[in-house]
Amino acid sequence: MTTPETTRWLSSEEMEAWLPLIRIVTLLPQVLDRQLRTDVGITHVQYHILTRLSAAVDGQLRMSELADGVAISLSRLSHAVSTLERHGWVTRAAAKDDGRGQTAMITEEGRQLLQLAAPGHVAKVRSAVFDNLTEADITQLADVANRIAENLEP
Amino acid sequence: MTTPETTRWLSSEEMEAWLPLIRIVTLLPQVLDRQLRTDVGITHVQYHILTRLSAAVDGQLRMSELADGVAISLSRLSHAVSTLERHGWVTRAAAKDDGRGQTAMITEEGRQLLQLAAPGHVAKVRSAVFDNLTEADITQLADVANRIAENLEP
DNA sequence: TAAGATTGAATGCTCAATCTTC
DNA sequence: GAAGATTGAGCATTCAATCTTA
Repeated sequence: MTTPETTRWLSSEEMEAWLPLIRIVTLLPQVLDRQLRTDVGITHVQYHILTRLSAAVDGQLRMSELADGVAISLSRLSHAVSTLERHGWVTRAAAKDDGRGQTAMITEEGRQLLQLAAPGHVAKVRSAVFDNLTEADITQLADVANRIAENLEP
Repeated sequence: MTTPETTRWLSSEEMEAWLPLIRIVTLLPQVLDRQLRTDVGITHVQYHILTRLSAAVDGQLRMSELADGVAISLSRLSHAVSTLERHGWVTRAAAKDDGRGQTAMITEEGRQLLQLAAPGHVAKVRSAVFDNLTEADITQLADVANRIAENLEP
């Protein structure tokens, strides 16, 4: 805990950005999780894991790369992959080159689940976020969101 | 599950906004929770609850208003307030006007916790988000984040 | 000793059920 | 019956400990 003697509080301009941002950060997972849960029974993080795998060569990635891609801890990923594995959507195997490594691979059933889930998910992403934005807004968003995301480390 | 015959997938421009946005939405809670947890032992949602209460008249709010302000379900709020209450940072009381209502009120200890927590929290908010943004970025962010947040419902 | 990954316990969140008052 | 709020069960996430290989 590094406590400076005098804190530079957020300005009103910063607050006007911060308040809606935490609102988004709180609400968006609820909205995405709920849609995916009720429709196909997975969380958004699990959906994200499956999409990363489906886009990878041979449908497989090292656990640590996958964790980086989805921006979650290895522990969280390991638990999530266990759940996906239990449902038959993912399999695990030892990595070829590194004896310590594990790779997660999406199964055919996993790809089918993704096909089933994708339309409803995209529809929700549109209605929750993009439908209310102009093209200019989207460019602005890409711009500033990328700048924040780059700087953000776990 | 409303599945249209033909899905309008995200364009590459939309993807360029969406990917960093989910990265932020995934990482920011981890970053904020970790700082507050290790420094003062509360989550960011609990911190947010306390700040809302501290800013309210008499330091108190109806549970349902508080839930709206923090953008979480009543159930989640009720559990969180129970935890805060157990630590002596919040008390509950029956609402005056409505026999069904409950009000949560921040205690003196709760205000002290907030004073203790605030500098470290603001420092983290700065280093994680604002330090890497120009004034123009912040205006853009406020603009587009407000537009998204307005449209976003649980 | 460090890196990759997993595990179990503790805590937080969601969902459905419930209770009380309107 | 609906609105405000709480509760408990089940699942998700964090943290620290552990194991294996580099």
